[in-house]
This record gives sequence, structure tokens and C-alpha cells, in this order.
Amino acid sequence: MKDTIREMVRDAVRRAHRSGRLPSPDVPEIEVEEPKLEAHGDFSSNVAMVSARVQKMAPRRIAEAILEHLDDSKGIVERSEIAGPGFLNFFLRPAAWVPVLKTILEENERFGVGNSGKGQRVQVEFVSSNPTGPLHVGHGRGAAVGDSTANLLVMCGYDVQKEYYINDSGRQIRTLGLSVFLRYRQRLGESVVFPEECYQGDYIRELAEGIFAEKGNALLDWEEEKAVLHCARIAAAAIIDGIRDDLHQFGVTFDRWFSEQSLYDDGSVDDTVQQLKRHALVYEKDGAVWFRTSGFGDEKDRVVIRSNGQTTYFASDIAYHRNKFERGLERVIDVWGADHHGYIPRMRAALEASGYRKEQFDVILVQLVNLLRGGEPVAMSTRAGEFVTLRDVIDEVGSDAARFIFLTRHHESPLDFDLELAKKKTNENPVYYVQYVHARICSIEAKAQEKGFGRVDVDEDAMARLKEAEETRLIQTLARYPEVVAAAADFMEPHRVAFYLMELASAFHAYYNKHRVLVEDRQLMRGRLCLVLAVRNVIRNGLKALGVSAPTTM
RNA sequence: GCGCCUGUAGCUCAGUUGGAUAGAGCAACGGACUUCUAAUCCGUAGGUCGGGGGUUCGAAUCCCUCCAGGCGUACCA
Repeated sequence: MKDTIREMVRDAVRRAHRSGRLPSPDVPEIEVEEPKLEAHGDFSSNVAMVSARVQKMAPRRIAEAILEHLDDSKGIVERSEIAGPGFLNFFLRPAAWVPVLKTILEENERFGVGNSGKGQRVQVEFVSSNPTGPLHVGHGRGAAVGDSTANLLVMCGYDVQKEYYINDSGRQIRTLGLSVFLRYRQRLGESVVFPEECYQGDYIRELAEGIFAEKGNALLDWEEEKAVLHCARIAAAAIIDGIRDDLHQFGVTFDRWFSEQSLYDDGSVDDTVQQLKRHALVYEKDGAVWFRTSGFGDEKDRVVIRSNGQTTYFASDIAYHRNKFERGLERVIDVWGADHHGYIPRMRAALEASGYRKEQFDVILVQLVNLLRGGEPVAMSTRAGEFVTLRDVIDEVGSDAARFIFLTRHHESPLDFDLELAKKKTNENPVYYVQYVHARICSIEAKAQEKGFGRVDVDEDAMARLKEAEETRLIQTLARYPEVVAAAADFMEPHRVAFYLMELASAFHAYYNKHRVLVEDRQLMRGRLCLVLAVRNVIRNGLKALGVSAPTTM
């Protein structure tokens, strides 16, 4: 609808120029927006103001010329006016909105789907938690943001791949193995000290128990290093299985799980370092090898190979990201915890130095989650291994509530997640507020069927009967959905969809309380059924994008 | 010290990328169930958009500066 108005305005400028009323046919970048105040119409444009320079005329006179040459052959504008410094305000006829409803009903699941992505190959990498322990609540937020962003990109016509990067190499994995091995020895009655830097959680004991169940006390006879590595391998695999299960429970699946170790095994990390050397992008200093990231916007150069010969995490990360592009991906989006933001300049530098454009790499930073219960902070200590896992949260409040609440804030703003509130079935809890709309409409549909209405056909004459203020407002809100999806994907901000759904839900509940759908007048009832079914489509599509279910009853 | 993020109603947060008189929810107060699900709605009240300067027709939004909070600044991952 917005685009239609925009085209009409552009066309009017050209016509006004042809008839001699405007000196220039040029139309600058104009805006058509939905004003906050109803008195300013359904749509308004700033075309006259931004054209003042080009046309060398006063905005209000330009506005007059444009209005005189407006070609409204479809008859959608009821009335238009010039207001304030030169705004063009358009008031639409209610019937102008009928095509929107028709589109929503006909396109059904596909309503809101666009093709701005043009099939571009994009990867969203998210969660990528180290396989040293179960996922916690913060990972859940990253999962919700990453998965929803991926969904939205798919809806906008991108060819999207979701990937989980497993940091299954390096010291932390060894530490994991050591932690398990020490618990294993304790399990067999040895009295050994369990160092603070080892992983403290109870799950380590369970993993040790698993090793014992399989191998008995055989590991005691092994060389220590071999035993630790064995424990590490078994434990990491078991933890990843657990992570996969948790994410599956959370409605998140990946196209690929990418192992960091595989980059060492197939020589990718070495190759990468060799290539950097050939291109003189690295140099040696103090026995270490440094990447000249400072030449590409980073604060300082960064080490890729330590003086002890070991590569840094940065080295394998460069290899990993180059691998992504070598696979044919045109654009890469990483979802990281906000505490890693200092890492962005060096990663960006590394990719630019490798010949990629900076538009090809984006990072979504996700701020931390404060877990509360009834307003009180839940004590969590990673060091002591006491933390509430994502699984705990899903089990307690459900996947739908958790996912939706994770998306009720901009991802860069810290989120208070209150377990009590997440379980409440009132409109303090936005999930139910939105889902309730879906359930209510399903109920109306069922009642309509009891009254002998089989299928509700798309009936334009009936829809033209929708003239109540609440109905027009609902339709206008519905019409915005595709723009919301597009903006959410463009800006990688899935919370926009969550807020939109709350707004749509609010408009529906208000309508529901004031007007009945199942009225005596069959034609009006048919029109209203079309309207609420359209609302249901959009609610369902939007919730699906966020990975939240749309229940038929509640 | 330097860098990034945040600062909007008592609380938690939006704000269509520069538009007209600043928007929700919660909390407070007052109302609405004989109806298609009250997990809902309607109304009242609540503001120096952290402070100050600048850019222009126009600023919560862009620039500068100051203040407050968070995070980051490893040959850690």
C-alpha cells in the first residue's frame, strides 16, 4: 500500500512537470509514512519539502501542483490535503484496503515473503558454545536471535544456511578431559585434588560415570595423557549430543555442525598461515607470528602463532571464516555474546586482508541475560558449576515462552528473564497475549462452522462492509507486516517482529471486545470472518518466524 | 587511559533510520463478563528523551562535549 502511494506521488511529479507546473521532473528520495496522528491521514509524504531545492519553489506550492496532477485511477484516495510545512496527507477509502485482506488470505503462509535477498547465499552461525558444559540461558537468547534471524532471511529470499561451530580443540578441551579423568579416578576411590580451573559441575561426574560404565577401571593403566584425551573425546561428544538435544527441544536445528579440530586435521589452519606469509600479511616478532590487522582498522596487530609454536584461537577462526567463503557463501553473519565485541575489529581486519568486502561480514552481538525469579536474581556461579541451564528453563517455562521473551528486547540490550513472569498466564506475559489471539480466532471459526459456515471464501463485497474504525486499524496493521519482516531481516533485528505481533494482538483484542464477528447480518459476518482469518494468518506466520507455536486452544 | 554498547514515564522497554502534539506493558486509581475463551478490554494519571552545545525548514534519532552504568582492551578461549 505504501509503495502504491509512493508511485502515485512520483507519477504526479512527472505529470506536473509535463504540464509545466513544476520546473523539474526529478523526484528525490522521498518518504511515505504512516503518521502517528490519525488527523494526519493514513499516509503522508514529505515529497514537497525535500523537493524544494530541486524545484526552487516553496514546499506548499509544490504540494499543490502534485495534488492537482495526482492520478488515482483505482480510486483509493478519499481525500488529500496539504498540512504543516508542506506534508501531503492522504486519507484512504476503507474499501481501498480490501485487496490487502484478499492478498493475505490467498497467499496464506506465503504472505510476508519477499525476494529482496535474491537468492544470495548467507550463513548464520550462532550459539557455537564450547563443548565443555551444557547450554545456559544466555546461549538460549543467542539461539533465539540467530534462529529467528535465519528464518527472516529465508522469508526475504536469501539462501540461508545455519551453522554451529564446535570449538573442539585446544586447551579447554584438554581441561575438560582432565576434569573428567580426575572425577573418574575419584570415582574409583583415589583421593586426588580437583583443581579450581577444572570444570566443577555435576555433569562432569556423570560423564566420568559413563566412562567407568564402559571401560571399568582400565584407564588407570593407561598413560595419563592418553587417558585424558580419551576422556576429552568421549566427554565432548556426549556434551555436544546434549547440546543438540537441548536445541532441538528449543526448536532450533542446524544445517551443519562444523568442527574446529577438522581445520587442523585437514591442514586448513597451516595453509591459512602459509598464505598469510606469502602475502606478507604476517611477520615475526619476539618468537611469535603476528597478523598485520592494524593495517585494516584494528587497534594493534594480533598473534596467530605463539612463541611456543601453538596457534591461537584467532588463527583457526581466520581459517574457519575463509573456509565459509570458499564454500561459496556470499555473506556471513556471526551471532556472538556481547562480551566478545572487542574481537570484531580483528576478525573484520582479517577478512578484509583476505580480500573480502566488509559488507560480507556482520556480527550480531547478544547481551547477557539476567535470570530472575519473582524479581529476585537467581544466584549463578559458573566457577562452582552452579547455573541454571537452558534445559532447566525450557522444562520450567516452556520453549514458546522462553523464545518469545528472548525476543522482547533489542539484542544489544541486557535482558531480565523472570522465570515466574514467564509462566504467568496474563498479559504481563507477551507470549500468551499473542498466542491467545490465534486461539480466539480458531474458536470463532469453530463456532462459525457450528452455525453452518463451512469454508470462508474470500469475498470482496463482504470485506467492503468492514468500516468500523477498529477494523480499518486492524487491516492497516496487517498491511504493514511485510515491511516489518523486511526491516527485521535487513537490520537483523528479529525483536521487531515480536513487537509487531504484540501490537497486532492488541489491535485484535480491542476489536474483539468491541465488536462481534458472528452477527446476524450474514454478509457482514462473512466480511468479518475474512478479517479475523487474515489476522490469524499473520499471527501464525509471525510466530512461526520466531519459532513459537500458534495453539488452536488455550 | 583507549575502544564499543546503553541512558526515553515510578519500573521494564519500543520508537517506522531526520518528520507534525513522545509510545506501549507493568505498578496506581476507576470501570466492563447472561455474548465468538476475562490468558481480554476501556478510561484516568504519569516526561527537561542523562546534561550542555551544534548541524537545518524540523533532532529521542546525526556531529561535538561532559556525566553515569555495563563490557572489552592477552603470545586466553
